[in-house]
Amino acid sequence: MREYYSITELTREFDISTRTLRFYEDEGLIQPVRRGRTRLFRPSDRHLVKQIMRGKRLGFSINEIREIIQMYREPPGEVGQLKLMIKRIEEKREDLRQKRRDLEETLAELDQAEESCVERLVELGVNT
Amino acid sequence: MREYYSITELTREFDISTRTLRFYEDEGLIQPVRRGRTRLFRPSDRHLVKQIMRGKRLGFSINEIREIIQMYREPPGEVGQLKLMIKRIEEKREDLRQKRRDLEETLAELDQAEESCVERLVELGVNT
DNA sequence: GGCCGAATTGACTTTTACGTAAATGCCGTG
DNA sequence: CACGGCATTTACGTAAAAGTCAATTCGGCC
Repeated sequence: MREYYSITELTREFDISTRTLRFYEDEGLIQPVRRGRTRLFRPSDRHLVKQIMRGKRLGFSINEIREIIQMYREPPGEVGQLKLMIKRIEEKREDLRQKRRDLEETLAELDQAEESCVERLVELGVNT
Repeated sequence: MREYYSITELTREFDISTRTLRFYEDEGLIQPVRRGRTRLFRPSDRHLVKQIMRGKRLGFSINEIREIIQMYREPPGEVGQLKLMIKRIEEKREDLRQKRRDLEETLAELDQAEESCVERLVELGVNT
């Protein structure tokens, strides 16, 4: 495991701009350490970026991603907080399950659409 | 199957504003018929709205949703167009499969997070 | 015919998630 | 040490997706 990644290494790996990484830092999603003014990204920062990109692909907003990331952190020490967190996690999971239903339905409809296209090609006598 | 839905019926059903429905009409996603100036939404319009909301929950942009909706329509008559459409459909499916992987990974991490919370509760001697 | 609530239109505003440009800093190399 | 190249900061810009507001206008009912 490498100790540090430069900002451009991460921009290349995740195909995002330096502006985006700085933006995520401003938003408090990542906190790379500094050598002088230069940002040094640790493996944990890199993993966070991976989680952010996943959240983005799933259509979560920055705020939602922030919430999710907080759920991955060390659980709090106080009972009330813990119970609240468990509730939040359950809500997010329900959200994701809804997305999964949406996803399966959309996939099914796309399957249908493709089938129609293929049929139409067969009608037109195209050798598939 | 009802013949027509009013704009407010749909806003209630899908929990969106009239402004949003008009916006989707401006964007060409739906084309409700008119009686005078009043919009009448057919079941097919309603189904389109359902598909739009699904796309939104999955994080697709209006343009992407527009593309997906076009895939559900009658397949084109020309071979080149048909092959292009099949290619597009396959691309969207790949996109959705990526989303599914993201989704499963996120769900798994949330499961882990919840487990940590529960363990912590047990440590604190809370009767679950 | 008059009235009221629902619907429409158009213009303006807001939020999110960065993009872009300008000015400047730091650092290894020839 | 001058230079190229990557980094940083600050500030303003912008596209997408609606929200909000004001002015108007139907359409149904008494």
